Formats: sequence, structure tokens, C-alpha cells
Amino acid sequence: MADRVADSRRAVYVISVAAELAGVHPQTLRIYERKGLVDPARTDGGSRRYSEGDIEQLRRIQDLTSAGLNLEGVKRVLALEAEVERLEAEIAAAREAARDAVEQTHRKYRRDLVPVSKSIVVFDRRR
Amino acid sequence: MADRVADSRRAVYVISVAAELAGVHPQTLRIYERKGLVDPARTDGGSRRYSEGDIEQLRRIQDLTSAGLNLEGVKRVLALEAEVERLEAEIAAAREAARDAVEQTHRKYRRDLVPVSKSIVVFDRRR
DNA sequence: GTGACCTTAACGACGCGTAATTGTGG
DNA sequence: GCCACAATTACGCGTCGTTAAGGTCA
Repeated sequence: MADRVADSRRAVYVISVAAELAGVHPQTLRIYERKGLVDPARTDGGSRRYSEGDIEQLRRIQDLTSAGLNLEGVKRVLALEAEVERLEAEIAAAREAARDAVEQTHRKYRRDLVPVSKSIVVFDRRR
Repeated sequence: MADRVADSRRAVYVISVAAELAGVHPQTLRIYERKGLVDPARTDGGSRRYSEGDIEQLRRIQDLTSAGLNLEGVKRVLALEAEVERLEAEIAAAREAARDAVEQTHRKYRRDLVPVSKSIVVFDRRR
């Protein structure tokens, strides 16, 4: 973690290597980029550089296209999968917030209570 | 609500009407069915009967295909959209459960407390 | 008996991946 | 100066929607 950027974001692969890693034709990667499915970094000279995260995205795209989806479908599915992930995180957060809220409520009452043994004498006059 | 089935599930439209309502060719509806995108009811004679819900599904499919998705993509997107809807409901449920849990906690303490004015005399001996 | 439904097959248009071409950068 | 990159274009294949042909139910 001494790196300047996280490993999965370091753009290190040129297009030929990225294509090999993802198991597709280099030209296919250029098509994906034009269609907005990946967005690799660029060198000053204009060459594409793919990160590990880009490669994962490419593999995910491969899964979907070889399942028969076209590129528009892949785009939507990726967006929806991200949405699902976000919602699942939100559920986890909501559950945790629920636990905390109950806990806080308990604390509040405990703080307000005064220990009987050391401080008060109680006489119950009821019936 | 005196109907045997909910309105949106009553299969009332023959294929030509369904196609007209959805704005597509009847043959297209048969393709959708073969691909598993809709599943209209059948009469005893074997004719398809589409419900209002089916029509809505067909319109949704139209939206997606005319946005450029192919049928596999449509299938996945519909499934994911259902998942998103389910998760959103789950979030709402989790939030409600959180409120209830806090409320229950409050009740618990109130039940355990004994009203001072009517039942007890309290002497605070603390310094 | 005449429509509207059923299924299967054929056709045209379009999207996607690959290959070819030409030009540029390391 | 060579090899890999970039961008554009061309080609083949598969998918999708429509149309057509032939059979069945109301």
C-alpha cells in the first residue's frame, strides 16, 4: 500500500497484452471503448493502458457477450449489477444502523437510571 | 376485488390485440415467447391469451429492444430490474424494522418503570 | 366456410468480431 | 528503421423482425 495508486487501478497493460489477458482480439477492445464499455487510461503519446480492474471488466464483458448479449445489453447489465451491489451495501448499512439505534436507546435509559442500592430508598405505596 | 384473479393477471387479449397494444408484430410476440421473455396463458384450444401484466412486460421489452438491446440482454435486464425492486423493498423493510425495534425498546423500559407520583416515594440520599 | 389462430421456413437489415489498410509513435 | 500502436474501412456470420405457406379451431 505504499504505491501511488491501488494495484487494481494502475494502468500497466498495453492493448495487445490486455487483449491476450481478456482472451479477445485487440480490435475488439477498441470497439468496446468506442461503445463506452471500458475506458482505459492513455499515455502522453496516445496509447491505451489497461489496469487490472479494466481487465476484470473485460472478462465480465466476455462472460456476457458469450452468453449472447449484445453490447448495449452488456452496458445495461453492468450498470444494473453495480446498482444491485450498491443496494446490497445499503441493506447491510440499514441493518447495522438498526442495531446501533437499539443499542443507543438502551444506553440512554441506563444513563438516566439511578442505581437503587447506593442512592435511593424506595417505598412502594401501591396497594 | 370480487374478481377471481387480479385484473393485471386476467388473460383477456388474443395475440392480435396484444400485438396492437404493445405496438409490435404478432409474430414478434411468438418469438418473445419462444425465447422465454413472456409466458401468456393458453386457452383449451391452444390460443394465447395475454394479461394486462403481459402487455406491460411487452412494452418494457419494446423499450429495451428499441434502445438497442438484443433479446438475451432484455432477458437479463428484466431479471436484474426485478432484483433491484426486491432489494429496494428489502431496504424499506429494514428501515421500518429499525424504527419498530427502537420503539419496542422504549416500550420495554416504560413498562418496567413505575410511575413515581402514584406509587413510590423517593429519597435521594446522594450527597 | 371464412377468419384468426397455430407452426415452420425464408428473406432482408443490422450488429459484432475479424482482417486489411494506412498512418504515427517508441 | 522496425514493430506495435491508432483509426478507418470492408467482409462474414448470426440475430431479429417481417412475410409467406400450410394446417387447425371457432
